[in-house]
Amino acid sequence: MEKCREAVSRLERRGVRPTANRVLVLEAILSASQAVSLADIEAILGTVDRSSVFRTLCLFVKHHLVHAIDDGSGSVKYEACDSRGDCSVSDMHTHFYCEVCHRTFCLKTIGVPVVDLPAGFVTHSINYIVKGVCDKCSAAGLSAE
Amino acid sequence: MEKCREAVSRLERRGVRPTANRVLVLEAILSASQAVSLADIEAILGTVDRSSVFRTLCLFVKHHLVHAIDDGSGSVKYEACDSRGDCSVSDMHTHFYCEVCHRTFCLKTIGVPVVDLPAGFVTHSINYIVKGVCDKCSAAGLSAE
DNA sequence: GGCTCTTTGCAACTCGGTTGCACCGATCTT
DNA sequence: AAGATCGGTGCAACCGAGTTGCAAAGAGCC
Repeated sequence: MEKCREAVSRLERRGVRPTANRVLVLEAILSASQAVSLADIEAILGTVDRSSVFRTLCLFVKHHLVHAIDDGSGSVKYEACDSRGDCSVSDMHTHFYCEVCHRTFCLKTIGVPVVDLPAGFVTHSINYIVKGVCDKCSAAGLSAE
Repeated sequence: MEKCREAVSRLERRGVRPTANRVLVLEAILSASQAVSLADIEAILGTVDRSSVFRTLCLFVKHHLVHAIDDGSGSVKYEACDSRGDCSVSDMHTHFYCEVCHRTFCLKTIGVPVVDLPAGFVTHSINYIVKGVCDKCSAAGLSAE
């Protein structure tokens, strides 16, 4: 399988042993069209226990294989990092959370804006989430709640 | 009491009946130096039940007395809106979450940056949280775990 | 005073996330 | 190859923030 090879190579590149579960989880994230939650992955895979997925995701985040985005939906979403790069701020992009269909969109062409902070503040990461109504829902004339 | 009058007048201005609990909750938010969580308010007031505080906060958000900010700490924080204005995007400012001391800072002088979205996307609100190490913690030489 | 509607406190519950523990399978040692 | 070791996995229990149903207490109205 194509994706399998890709997943395995990413894992090895980051020094993470490519166990069956890890390959499955990473494949699921890579082939998802949007950022996925822990519960999403659990549902996609079916066979893998939630705690295993959870620990796998923690490991991935620590090793910069994926980054976590908190879109305020109540569940944290995960998304593959660029295969190169270190998940730095410049690697991140804007996310849009639709309050109608409750989906999170990755606007990959739009980087997160950076502001100047007061002296002494050190930036590690930036969470930039725009909330509102997505194109499809607004075209359908839907509005929040 | 000074603050009591201020709280009552804000409530009335928004058409919310100023019950004892509501005045207490709003006072607590107004006099806090940072954004406060549901649990914070519960602890400050002591006597008021969590569910009452929760419902009060929901009401406040709905009536644009306070806005909610999700700083990714696991608990939503609340902050008084400008007494005028409608809690629009331009009313919002940048927040900084310190990963060491776990405090959320309101950088009131720094507005949230706004990006252009693809056609059809409608913005309601923006969550802009910078995470890292605050001035005091970085001065003390501390770093996140 | 009696009635109605709102507000409140209690308790129970949901849900996402997290942890302790025991089992299993792969790896290492001899 | 047999036994010791270690990382990975699944199960079940737990945690904490948020949320809800319900009945009692209170405020406003006739």
